[in-house]
Amino acid sequence: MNKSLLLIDDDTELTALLCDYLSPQGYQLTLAHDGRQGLAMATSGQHFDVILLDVMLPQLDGFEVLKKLRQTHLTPVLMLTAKGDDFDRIFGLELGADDYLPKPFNPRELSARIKAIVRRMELLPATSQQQVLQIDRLKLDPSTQKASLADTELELTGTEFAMLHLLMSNLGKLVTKQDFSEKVLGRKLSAFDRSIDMHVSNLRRKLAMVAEEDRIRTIRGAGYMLVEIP
Amino acid sequence: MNKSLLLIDDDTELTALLCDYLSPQGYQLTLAHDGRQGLAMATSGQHFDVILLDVMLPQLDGFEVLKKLRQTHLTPVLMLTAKGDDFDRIFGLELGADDYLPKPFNPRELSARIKAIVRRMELLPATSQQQVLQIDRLKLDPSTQKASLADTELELTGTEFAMLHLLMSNLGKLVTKQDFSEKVLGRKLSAFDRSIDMHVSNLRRKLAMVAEEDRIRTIRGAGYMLVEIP
DNA sequence: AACCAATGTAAAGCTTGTGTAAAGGCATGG
DNA sequence: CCATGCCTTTACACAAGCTTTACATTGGTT
Repeated sequence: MNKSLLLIDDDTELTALLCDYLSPQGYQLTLAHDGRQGLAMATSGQHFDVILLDVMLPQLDGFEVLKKLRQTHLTPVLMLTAKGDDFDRIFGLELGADDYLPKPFNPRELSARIKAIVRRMELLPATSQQQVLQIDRLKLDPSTQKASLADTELELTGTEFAMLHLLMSNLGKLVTKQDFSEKVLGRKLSAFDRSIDMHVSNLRRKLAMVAEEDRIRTIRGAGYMLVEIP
Repeated sequence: MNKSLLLIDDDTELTALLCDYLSPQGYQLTLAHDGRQGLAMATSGQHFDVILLDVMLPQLDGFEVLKKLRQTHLTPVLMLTAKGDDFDRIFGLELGADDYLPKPFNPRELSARIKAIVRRMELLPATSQQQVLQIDRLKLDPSTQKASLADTELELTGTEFAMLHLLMSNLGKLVTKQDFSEKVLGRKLSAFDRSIDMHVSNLRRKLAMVAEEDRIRTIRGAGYMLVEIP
């Protein structure tokens, strides 16, 4: 486990309490005591699994932090709102918060909600994360848009790169043509559209120029799947 | 948009209110007024984007419904709990609820939470929204499009896979030929169509190559049924 | 027991999905 | 305005697998 949390709250009593409660459960907490500092931490490049964000904050309130954060990051946010304030909660959810918890809260409930968020995030494919992927000798780095096989760089077009990315982040899983169309080409798959097939064909050719085995398996009537060592 | 919701709640006043509120927003509501009925609807094969589930229910309480549902389905569930009952909320989340909302609630908040759940589900690849089915030594995983019996992988065609899927998700229940035709082949069953029989025959042959017993029982004049250990 | 209708299944026929080359389209940048 | 690179469409060959046909078998009914 060992998840990292960013707690943005100016109530030092509460933050201390949560440190005591969450640390023994294997969470690594980082603290920020005002909105500006919290936003800076959240966007610093350091990875957080969940951000706990108070609404009432000095410098920059929780909504502002959330709004700015969502312009660049998809990190899940659990908002801590004043009790019973419907408007705050609705507003937060509409801004893209993943959950909220009215204060004062039961720490066990906080823990359960963090777990629920983490569980959901783990179901997401790595595509929505920006990490370097490696499968045997096949490497792909989203930050530099470069992919290589057996230390030979592959000359991929943007679309081919995105398709390989999607395949790699779903290793051993079926990626449907619908998924390709929607996530890579950004449109609904229409009948008789052969684009996906063409991109896969090109991708296969480029991979074959470097190594023998075809790791892209066709699932007839459904889509494609990347497999380890055929 | 046009999302389908299943609302399981015995408070007819509330359900009427929610119908009035949610229908104009493009939601298609289906109602169930007790737990047993709700569970039956949820597992009937009809698709729901989100299930709204009250905790206090006649026949079968919300937790029981959730627990049973989660044995076969991953449909997102938003639980409606009595206000302030921490324990209920924590328990629900741990059973696999996606969210909860304490009663009484602001309909706008309900709407915001439904939207949040739908938004999250849409980030998931289509295939991972289904769950692995296992019956004794027979396993089926929609995300990898793989089925195995006694750890031996079965080489099924797409149609055979879909038929086995339908049989497994209706363990011990009759699956009519009409169901097969409509849900797997996507057409009305016409007289003298022997396709279903052929697919079942092929499926049986492939299963028999691995294990002896025939778990697919023929219900003469009606259809087929998968049974546990014959 | 005889009959009929439904089912099991092998084999043939046919539809549909896929692989890929080649041409067309559509931007971007000299 | 052409050159270039990339995405899409078109076309056709091929293979997978779905459906049909035909006949054997089973189960229920009279």
